[in-house]
Amino acid sequence: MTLEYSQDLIGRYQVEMLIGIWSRNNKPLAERTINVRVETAVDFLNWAADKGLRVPMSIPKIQRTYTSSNLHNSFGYEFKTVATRQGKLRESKRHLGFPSTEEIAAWYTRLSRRPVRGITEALIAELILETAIRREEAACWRIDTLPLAPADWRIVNPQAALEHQVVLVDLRFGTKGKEYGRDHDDKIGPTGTIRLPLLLARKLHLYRETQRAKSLALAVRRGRTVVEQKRIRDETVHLFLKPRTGTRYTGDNIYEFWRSAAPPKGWSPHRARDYWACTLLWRRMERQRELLEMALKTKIDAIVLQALQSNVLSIIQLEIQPQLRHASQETTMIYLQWVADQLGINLNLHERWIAELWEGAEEVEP
DNA sequence: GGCATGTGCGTTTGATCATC
DNA sequence: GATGATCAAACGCACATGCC
Repeated sequence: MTLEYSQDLIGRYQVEMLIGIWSRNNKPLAERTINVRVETAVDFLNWAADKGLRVPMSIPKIQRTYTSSNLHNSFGYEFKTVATRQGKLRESKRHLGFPSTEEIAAWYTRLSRRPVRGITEALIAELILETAIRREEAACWRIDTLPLAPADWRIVNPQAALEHQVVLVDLRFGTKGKEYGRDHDDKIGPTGTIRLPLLLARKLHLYRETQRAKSLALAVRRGRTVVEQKRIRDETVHLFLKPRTGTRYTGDNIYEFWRSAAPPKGWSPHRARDYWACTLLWRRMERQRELLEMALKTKIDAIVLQALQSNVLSIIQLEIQPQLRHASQETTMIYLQWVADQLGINLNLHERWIAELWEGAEEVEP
């Protein structure tokens, strides 16, 4: 028997994954997972055909039309047609939702009040919340990621009020992307520069000189000889050390303490990245929101929506993307979606508005 | 509680191609 | 050439489970 694409891979394997037969808990797998698995099966069968172990398998292609964002025309979108594998599932887009500020604050208080570990772990959480760095990047944060001498800190806006000043910090350990080697068990990834609030930089500096020094002393004491003790001291390059053992935090450790302080539903280190982006967007949008509310009271029109969309996109591109570093366009667009959800309106990405504009355009140009 | 392991996604890069 | 789309590949994150 020779496997065939439409009947076996799509008609059987894919259908069974959609029913839930292939999952651990009998629940249907996500479209994303199913597409990846079918493509892996296709790859394998193509490889077998190349080796002469089976006849070549034909993969039917179909044309699909979608609306892509295009900021260079007056509509902000355009229709495009692509050839795609027949049977490929449409992958559902993520919709963001967050716990309330009060729930997050209560979780943070629980975290910080825990004996012994509270100070260090609340600081790691604060770093993630304030800078939107990834879990792994926090774990790999070195003792000198923030230069040891405050005089060497690169402050972008020294004339601004203290609470608004930010320090530029380069990250290269544990960053996502191409790997350039290893260092103390950490991946050396692409270098990226982030903005760290000055007041938080001072907290990190204080931690470095007080609590970290205490934690490190615990680890050093385990060395039996002076030489061994010196080696432990020299090899400990990470900033955040566990207060009970003096060893570094790993990404898994961060996830573990984050979740062990009874977090609100779905609240995770990675979700904190989205939370950072959305709260910044919401603050920057304050004035635009007032204008929109006035517009909504009368009649919502395409020009107001287009201006709003343009503002959101510029905040995403100028402030959010650089801080999140190399986030793809598609990923950052979930923030545009989030704003639309919060305001209860349809922005560019929503079919209804596109359809309305389309109808409007047709009326003008019959 | 801490750690290891496995499953099920989610995110990013780089190659490639089409269009302006 | 710049831009922006797709896809595959690689790898990070979330979460469950089990062991000590």
